[in-house]
Amino acid sequence: MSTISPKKQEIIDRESRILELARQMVLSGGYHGLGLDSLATELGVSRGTIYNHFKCKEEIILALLVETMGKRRDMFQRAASYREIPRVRLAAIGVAAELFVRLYPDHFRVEQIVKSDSIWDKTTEERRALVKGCQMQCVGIVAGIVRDGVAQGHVTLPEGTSCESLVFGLWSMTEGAYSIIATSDAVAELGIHEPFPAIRTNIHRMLDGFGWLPLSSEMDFAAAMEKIVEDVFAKEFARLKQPW
Amino acid sequence: MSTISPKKQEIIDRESRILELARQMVLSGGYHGLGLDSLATELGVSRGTIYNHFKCKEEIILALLVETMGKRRDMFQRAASYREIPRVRLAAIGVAAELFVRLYPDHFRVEQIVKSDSIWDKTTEERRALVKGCQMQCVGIVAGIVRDGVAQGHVTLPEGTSCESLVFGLWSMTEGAYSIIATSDAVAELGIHEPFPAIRTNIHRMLDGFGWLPLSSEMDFAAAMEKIVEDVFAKEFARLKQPW
Amino acid sequence: MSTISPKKQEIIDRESRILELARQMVLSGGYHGLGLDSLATELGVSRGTIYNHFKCKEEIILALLVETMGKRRDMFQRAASYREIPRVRLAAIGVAAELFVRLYPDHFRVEQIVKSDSIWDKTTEERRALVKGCQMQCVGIVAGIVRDGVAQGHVTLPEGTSCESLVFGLWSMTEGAYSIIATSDAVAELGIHEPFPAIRTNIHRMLDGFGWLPLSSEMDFAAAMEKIVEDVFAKEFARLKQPW
Amino acid sequence: MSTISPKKQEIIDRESRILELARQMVLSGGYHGLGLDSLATELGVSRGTIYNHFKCKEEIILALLVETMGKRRDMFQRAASYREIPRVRLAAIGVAAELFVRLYPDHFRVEQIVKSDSIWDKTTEERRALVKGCQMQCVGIVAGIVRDGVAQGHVTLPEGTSCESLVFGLWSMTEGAYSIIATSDAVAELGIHEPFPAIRTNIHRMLDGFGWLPLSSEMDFAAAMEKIVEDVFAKEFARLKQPW
DNA sequence: AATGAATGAGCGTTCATTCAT
DNA sequence: GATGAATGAACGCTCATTCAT
Repeated sequence: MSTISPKKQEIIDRESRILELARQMVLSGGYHGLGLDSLATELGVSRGTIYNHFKCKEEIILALLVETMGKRRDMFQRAASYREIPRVRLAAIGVAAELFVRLYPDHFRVEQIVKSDSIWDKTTEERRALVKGCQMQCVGIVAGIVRDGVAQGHVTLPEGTSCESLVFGLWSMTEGAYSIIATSDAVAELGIHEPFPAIRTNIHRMLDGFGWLPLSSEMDFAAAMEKIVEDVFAKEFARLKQPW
Repeated sequence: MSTISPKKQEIIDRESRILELARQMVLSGGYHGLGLDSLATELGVSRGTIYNHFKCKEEIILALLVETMGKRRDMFQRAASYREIPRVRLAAIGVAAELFVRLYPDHFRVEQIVKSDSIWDKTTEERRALVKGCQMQCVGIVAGIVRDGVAQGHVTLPEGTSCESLVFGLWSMTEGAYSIIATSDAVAELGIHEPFPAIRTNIHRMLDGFGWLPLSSEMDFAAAMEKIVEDVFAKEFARLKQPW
Repeated sequence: MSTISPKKQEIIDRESRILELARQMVLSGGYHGLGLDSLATELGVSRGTIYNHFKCKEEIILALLVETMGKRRDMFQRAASYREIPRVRLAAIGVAAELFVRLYPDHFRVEQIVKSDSIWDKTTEERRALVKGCQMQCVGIVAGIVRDGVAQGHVTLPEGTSCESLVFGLWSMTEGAYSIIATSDAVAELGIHEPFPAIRTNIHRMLDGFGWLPLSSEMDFAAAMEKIVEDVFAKEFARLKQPW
Repeated sequence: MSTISPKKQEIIDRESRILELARQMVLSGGYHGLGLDSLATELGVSRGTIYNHFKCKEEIILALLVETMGKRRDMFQRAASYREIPRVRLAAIGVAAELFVRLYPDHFRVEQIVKSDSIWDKTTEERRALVKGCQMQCVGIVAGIVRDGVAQGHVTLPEGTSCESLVFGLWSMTEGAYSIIATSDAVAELGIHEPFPAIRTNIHRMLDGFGWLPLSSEMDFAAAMEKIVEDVFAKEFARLKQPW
């Protein structure tokens, strides 16, 4: 019988604590903000101990990224497995994406910070592949749904427009929107006090623009999305503080 | 007669050269990548000379940002002053935004890097205001066109959707799309080899989704945009290497 | 059983070594002469190691001052506790002061250098208070003895002359004399080859001038001071190379 | 006929202005406080111009010292030429010394700062000789008076005590006292609000202690000194703000 | 496995001095 | 003689990483 000794457990737990704290530090001070010294101090361990878990600073940062992207991929997968017509399943992905940034804003911010900084040179090809793989899974999931939509005749893409092109549009919109929200308070200054409903609307209008059935005018997507929340992300939703 | 001595000229030129080189350094190594020491060395001047131009590292970075944002604002203003119906003027803004990222990809990348890093703490409130002001001008220009569209009855926004909400959508889409392109090669791996036309399509479909007249199906926006390029951005277009 | 490991001991010792060396550097080159870089090099450690002991250059300099002033205060206290008539106790203080500058000439010099340079701006108020406190303790000790002398009727101060005024005189004389000796070789050039006996004489004459009993003519203070040396500062005296 | 052209005059004046300003800078920030850059800026000239007057920073500092010491020597000479009995002439020197520190506190402070810092290494032997010469003249003047006192039988020095020894005592007392006043506010904290009369008293008491005639008890030195002020330093006294 | 002292390359910045104009 | 841009050594300090204990 293999029980985990308390000692072993502590070590495992510490890894999470390291990442948790590291994320806060990156969040508040960027790449600079992550200091191995203060990280160790605040964790109550010695600098050397950190190096038993990660062989260098960049590894920690990479780990943050992997954690974040895995989390999102999991949510995407759950959303994609929702048994409904393609457009609703796409809405489910939208719900997943939104819940992700709203429940884990730190993850999202840190992801952006890390991506913009160039740690990549110092990392191994395989690591990069792992991260990219995660990203591609997310993209692939969405692409699958779009292809379903096309296959089922719910949408007909114009000449020269691929499924991936539409996926790119969805990705752009969410990435851009959440990024703008996270980076500046420009949205509030624009007078948009509830940006998330606005984002949903914009996405749906784009799909409408492609003629994807049923159109927004034909179906109550707001209601549909609330149902998705209930069916798939009840637990996550419960943790959401602000109004949907 | 006041001619500028060669010496003076060299000094003036150097300021550009500093920024130019600094941008490359930030580009390839983030905030870290900009080292005053190597900057000076590669410029062929001494460290002290740099300080005759900028009083600290942050000033240089800020100057990069100001340069970038001013450049874009200028292009937006030129686009906005295009005498056409709102939807075409919106397309003109799209052309401006696209030309900007394509002609000055380094500017765009550095802008993103700088914004995500937290140099802001070390800068004065007024500097931040200046940068934000630039951003708000861009947003304001677009909002003006949207309002024109509404005023002229070319688009009717649904209950609960403001002009700004739509602006936010356009901004999200472009920001996100260019960001994805710049940050990773995911787009190519998605099989999208001409991302820019794809972006244009996605944007137009969104506007179509809002019912903004004339719809894509009713007008050849591709042709309209090429005309915009000719009329407003001929010079810029000439410098564009890749196909439109 | 808790022994101190050799490693730990080395660290503790190093702190003294740092101060020792730092003092020599300040001595020979003033505030400038103390370079963290050369300090580390000459110590045979790295720059970083210095910073494990002192968090900045000023801290080192302050430590020098505290060390010096504490040393003197201790000697003053031992002198003041000598059980004798006030004038002899005053002589004991004189012995302490003289022994201090003669045994630790570097301490004295560095004290002067540091005080004259304006590091004070960069130090905290509390630090300054600590240093001043040390000084005030020394002054207070002397003032106590003077008050004893007055109380016991050994000296009657003229109208308008306070005990403190006399303390000020004693302090001035020693401070000035040692300072002149330390700063230049003017004393030797004046033909004074044994300045210390001269100082003692001058001080005693001043006390005689105030009519403090017993007068120099009535008592052999030279002999009394030798006794003080024996009784209170035997150990220190043994280390004195030059003749008393 | 050789008039001084306005241009030449400006250059001569500037030298004073440089020293004047340099003194203030040293005063408020020690050796560090003197920055050639800000010196030039505040003077309204270029850095290079400073170098037409002084070949390096140390030269400026040395010039400050020479200026100061010359000023004092002049006052000492005037005091020494006072036609009176030795003890009164000695008092005249005291007046000179006191007026000097009180009228030119900046000179005195800077003198101390400069002396404690080690610029000396970087200066030529001849410069040092010049400064030392000035000092020796001052000492010599006082020694002459003491010798007069001995010669005229007003004071009989004990066996083993030279005239110079007494000069050393006078010098110590004044140097120390003014130094303490200038360096800290310890004097005020001691409760001595009029330190200068206290210093005069202490000096006279020392001379009394040596039995120098007439004793303080036999002559009103306060009155004598006021007469000296009138006769020799009337002009200087007029500029003294605080009470004598 | 944990420690934390030691390292040392690297940082941004200052400033006395030089010298072409 | 005056300028001020250019210089570059030197500064105090940080911090990711190593390694003996």
